[in-house]
Amino acid sequence: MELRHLKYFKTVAEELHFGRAARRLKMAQPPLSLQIRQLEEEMGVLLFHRTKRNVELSEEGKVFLEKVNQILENLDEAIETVRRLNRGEVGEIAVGFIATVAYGILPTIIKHYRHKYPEVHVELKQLTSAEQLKALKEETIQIAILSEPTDSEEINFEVIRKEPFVIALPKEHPLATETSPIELIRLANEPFIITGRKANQNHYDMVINSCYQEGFSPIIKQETEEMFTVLSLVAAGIGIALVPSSMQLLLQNDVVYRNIKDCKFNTVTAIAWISENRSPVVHTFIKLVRDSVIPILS
Amino acid sequence: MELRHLKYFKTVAEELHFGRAARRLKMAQPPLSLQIRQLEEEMGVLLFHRTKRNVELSEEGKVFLEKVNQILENLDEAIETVRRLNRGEVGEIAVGFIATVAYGILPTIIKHYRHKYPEVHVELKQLTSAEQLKALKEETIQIAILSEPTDSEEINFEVIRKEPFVIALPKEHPLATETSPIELIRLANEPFIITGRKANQNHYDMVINSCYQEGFSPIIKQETEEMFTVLSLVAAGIGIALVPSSMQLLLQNDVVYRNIKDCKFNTVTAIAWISENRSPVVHTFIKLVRDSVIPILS
DNA sequence: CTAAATTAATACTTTATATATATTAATTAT
DNA sequence: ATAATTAATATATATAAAGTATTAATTTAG
Repeated sequence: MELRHLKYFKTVAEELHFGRAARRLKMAQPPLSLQIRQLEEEMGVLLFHRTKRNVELSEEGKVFLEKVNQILENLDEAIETVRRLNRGEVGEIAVGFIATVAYGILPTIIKHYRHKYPEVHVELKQLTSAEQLKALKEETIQIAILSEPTDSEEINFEVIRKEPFVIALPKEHPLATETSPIELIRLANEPFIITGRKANQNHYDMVINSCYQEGFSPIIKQETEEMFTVLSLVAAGIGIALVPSSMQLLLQNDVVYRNIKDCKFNTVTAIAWISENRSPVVHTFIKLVRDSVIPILS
Repeated sequence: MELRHLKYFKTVAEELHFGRAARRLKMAQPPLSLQIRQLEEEMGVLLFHRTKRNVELSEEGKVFLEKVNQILENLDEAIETVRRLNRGEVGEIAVGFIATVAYGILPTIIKHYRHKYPEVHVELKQLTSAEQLKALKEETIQIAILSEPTDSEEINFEVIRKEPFVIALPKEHPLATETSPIELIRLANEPFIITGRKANQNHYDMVINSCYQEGFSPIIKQETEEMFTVLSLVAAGIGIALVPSSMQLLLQNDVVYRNIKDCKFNTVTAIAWISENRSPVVHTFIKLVRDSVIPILS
């Protein structure tokens, strides 16, 4: 028995006429008659009562028709499901992200993705860059959005944004009134607030390095876990900070942001995934970030 | 796509090895590889990740495997159901019967049938013979158990029992003491109780005829609807009656039954069905009545 | 480190069978 | 009575499934 037999049976059962059924199936009548007979022989059951002039379904045929309809429907559904799975239209994806993207880039990405792939369940996990690399390998996340692209065989990186540092100053700070970019050296005696090296190694090292290159070592007044906390402390007048440009949108009432003259360091945001991951959901996600989100952001 | 493809896919997915799968399918490996590739091409989806040395299911393949298993199972079930339907092992049947068979032959038949075909739903309808013939034509019953076999093109009859009349007498009746068969003529002056011609035409006519052949016209004291009522009235001493032999088992405390000398008339019980009815349930029922019930009863 | 074994894929041949054509027997409608 | 329509039959053709032999790549064992 083959699907062909079932499809032929369905058509004949619907038409109750071998000639018409054959026409609908775009084949000749004799092979159709033969195939139906084969089906009946294999099942050991007469599915049609035929006279020389008339064809009707037997009781068995009626029951079989119902079941066959169900089966053919299920099969079509199964194929469609698999195809959608293959196109990355259904499924699940877990996305890790660092705290700093939670205010700007991440909501944009997720909004776009949800709109285009409403049937994929997205799970979001806020993690540090290091935790994300671990999570990728353990497959608890499939996509990482982080700030520490490192060379690796098993993990692919793609930079999705580069942004310069800006200086965050308390509203009342003397430098707050200046409008032109400020040389970094002028912060040599200022108290720095910064996220701890453990929480954001890349950022920490870049801040230290950029100061070092300008000829001074920054006075670290306070370390925090979250970038947002850094800004809160700046707002409270505890000190100043170097933060990624995209942070400018936050706490604008209490914090003044100033560009750095000849800023050589950029905060890099990258998307990462396991190289050998062939999941369509993952790749449509990456593609969406690449094709539509980056142009919008830059 | 054909069922073959699904079955091959299932086997390869289970074995994760083309060679073993081919062996299990009793075919060579190359055609199997080809068929799987065809399936993948038609679906537009890679179901397996193959290396030169290893085969594993893709995510899509895993999902498809589940669905395919379900579909193949459903198909097997459908075929089995149809076959059982064809063997008369499942389904429904409505059986009409006359009141007189309700005490002896009918319970026996139904008990046997239920035992052999527990999955057929049997509906029982007590009807007169005439009503049953009508019901057969209207297809509200498929089997009739009645007492009036008539010649008919569209309805088949098969006699399942012939039983002589016996005389039913009140316990105190003078004839009750006789042990040898009694001549019918001796009832010439007795008051007869009988089921009305409308309720049981065949029986009524036979009683009248048998008396007529012995040279007298019976005195009809009382007509009833049911044969059982006849016996009740006999028990009450209202009169005597001629009843089918199988009635002897009823009211034995109050009614005495005596054989008739040279009894020429028999109550005939027959099973009837629409000639063109090809339903297996109906024919297995008839076969069961013919093959097993009749020997037990006679 | 080489040789044997095992894997899936490829090229080609054989076989099976699905389909098509032509025709027939039976039935119905005009 | 005749034409039209039905499903079935006989036969031929075309498709494609399965088989055979071989290969390339990889792993395992000596």
